[in-house]
Amino acid sequence: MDASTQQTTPKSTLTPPKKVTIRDVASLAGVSYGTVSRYLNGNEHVSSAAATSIAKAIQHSRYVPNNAARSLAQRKTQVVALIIQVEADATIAQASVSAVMSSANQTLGDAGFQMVTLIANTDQSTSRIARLVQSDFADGYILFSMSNDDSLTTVFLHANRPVVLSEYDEDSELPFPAVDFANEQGQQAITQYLLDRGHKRLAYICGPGYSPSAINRLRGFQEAVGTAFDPSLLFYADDWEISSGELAVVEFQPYLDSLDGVVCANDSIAIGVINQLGRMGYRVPGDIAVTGFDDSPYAMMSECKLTTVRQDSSRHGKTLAELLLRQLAGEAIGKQLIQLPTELVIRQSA
Amino acid sequence: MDASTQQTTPKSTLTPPKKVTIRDVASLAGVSYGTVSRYLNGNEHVSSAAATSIAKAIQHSRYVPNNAARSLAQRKTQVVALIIQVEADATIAQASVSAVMSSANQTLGDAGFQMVTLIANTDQSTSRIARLVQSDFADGYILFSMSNDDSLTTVFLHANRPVVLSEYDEDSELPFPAVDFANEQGQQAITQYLLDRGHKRLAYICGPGYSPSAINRLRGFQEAVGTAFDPSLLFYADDWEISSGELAVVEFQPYLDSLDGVVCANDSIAIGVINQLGRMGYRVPGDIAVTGFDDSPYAMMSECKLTTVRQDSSRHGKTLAELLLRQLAGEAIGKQLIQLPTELVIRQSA
DNA sequence: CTGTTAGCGCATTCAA
DNA sequence: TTGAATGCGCTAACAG
Repeated sequence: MDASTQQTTPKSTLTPPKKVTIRDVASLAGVSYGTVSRYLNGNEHVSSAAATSIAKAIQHSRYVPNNAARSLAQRKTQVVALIIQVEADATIAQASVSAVMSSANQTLGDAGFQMVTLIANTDQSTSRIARLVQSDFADGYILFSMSNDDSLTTVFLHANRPVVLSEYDEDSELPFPAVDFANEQGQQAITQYLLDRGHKRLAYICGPGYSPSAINRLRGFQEAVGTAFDPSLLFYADDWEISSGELAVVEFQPYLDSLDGVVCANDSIAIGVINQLGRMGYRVPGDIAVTGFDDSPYAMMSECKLTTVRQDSSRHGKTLAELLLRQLAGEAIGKQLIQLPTELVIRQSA
Repeated sequence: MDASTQQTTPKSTLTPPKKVTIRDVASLAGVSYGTVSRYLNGNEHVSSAAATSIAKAIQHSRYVPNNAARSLAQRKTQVVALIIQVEADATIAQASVSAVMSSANQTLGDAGFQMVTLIANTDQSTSRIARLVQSDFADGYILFSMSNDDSLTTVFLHANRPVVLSEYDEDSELPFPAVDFANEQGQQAITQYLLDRGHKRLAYICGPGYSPSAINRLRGFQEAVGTAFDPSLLFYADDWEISSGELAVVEFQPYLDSLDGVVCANDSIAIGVINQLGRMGYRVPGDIAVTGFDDSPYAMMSECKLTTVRQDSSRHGKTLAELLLRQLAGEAIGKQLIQLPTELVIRQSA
């Protein structure tokens, strides 16, 4: 439209043109840059005359405060990092992860914080993140499915910044609050459902041992079956994926004829179990009932819709964010658990 | 071990204890802080004597350079932002997204950059991110599935920072390079496959119109069917989700009996189509063949395994990262396309 | 209400 | 090789 559109001088990407600073705005507005700073930060001691001329100057000069400088001066970044620890890439793709990302982002954004998510999946990325944390990269941290013995967790002990955990581990020494689902009760409830329907001999496929959720769910299963618990019908998966379910069924092969139910630590594993069971000639739920956990999109997608335990991941993310915000606001919150409910969802697989 | 371990003064989370700075290290090491800075930045003009004493001092004091200060001084952040634009939360959960996140993170990390991912899904988050970009939040940006007419994209025009796009739009005016799959060829190939197998009357379900990939795939379909293209058998979905596939089939109801194939813009839509077709009494592929696109995990999960087009999302992420790194290294790269191959995967649905 | 001043923690000249 | 000085862009405390 106007001549200023000509700024399309594509030079080198390396030499950014002189950025407009707070002083430019000040001189343009005819005030000192201290006043501009006050205006920017909502300080009330700014005359409306100054305010309007500053506003005009800002608009005219396309001024935007520099992030690093602001962070340095006030020693806070207005950034919250969501750190997600993944073994397999597939983990990030879980619906629960994206729901948490999205809802936490929403809640934090409303409060004026920018959420950034970092992936910790290798030694290198982990140590890079550790260094970032120590260099005050963010004002607070949400640790998603972080194993407690991780080298990263110890960093937060010294970081002196608010932290919230997405999983609750009774045995953990970490002094941080957690928001977690009623994994134990959920797993117990669905197991009890199977027992009530007459299933007697149940196998359990546990999630990876480093996961508190996996442990808590196993606990729920054990409570439900009580003394009938048979260690030879317990399989520890290495991850939460479909292939682990398939593998588990192969392991259970000698016992398969005597089984009438397989309780799985999550939906993906359950899908794998159903698939493999099918290949080996067993029918679900006719021969063997199978249950999942999570009520992920997968639950509706298998040939046999999953009977599973639902958890509200959006609420998880929102609650995590809120808990962090409270700390960011100055509230001191130590190790404690906010427990979110789970709900039995009965479909076809059991 | 020593008395300094007593720093466990848990006070308030708001008053971080005096951080150890470069000066502390300097005085501890008995040199000036300029020397410490040089040491830190790998400057060769540091005597080995100074170096060792500085190293010791750093270790002893647990010193970690402050991020904001460093960024301010050298005017770069060593951060790359992956900005993903999502309509629905489910979009983040796509395997392709997580694969890109992970592989780009890996590649950038190896090069010394920290990748952070930002979610742009609301007006508010979008404008917050826009402000960040203008405030030099990151050194470079990967724009994932960003619509071209978005208010955000214009921000990058003025940002003067390297940008890469995850989708190629011929008509776009954006001067940024893109890495994209051979969407057009892929869709054409799978359509041709249907035609070769004797399917004559094909419907097409297009992805959302704001997506260049959706447009490119549609184009591939049209090329394959040529003059046989029937606009009444074209459905524009609002998103990439299962429900859109179901909806499309309902829309096609009057024509269903005359159809013998439905080509879908992605796997999720195809799943929805298969589901809905089943409910309405049609058999896949017996009555109507259905094809997907992406070869996502879903492709293997439906009752009828999907015949689809595979794309390597890890490679996508890696290539995006590499392209950005080249720019970060000073290379000037304008609007251009790096095209990644796609591959026909034949299973059961067609 | 506003201008001035002094840092925030670090990189980078310039001398020495 | 190293110390000292200056500045990155902004906030905040202090006068006025």
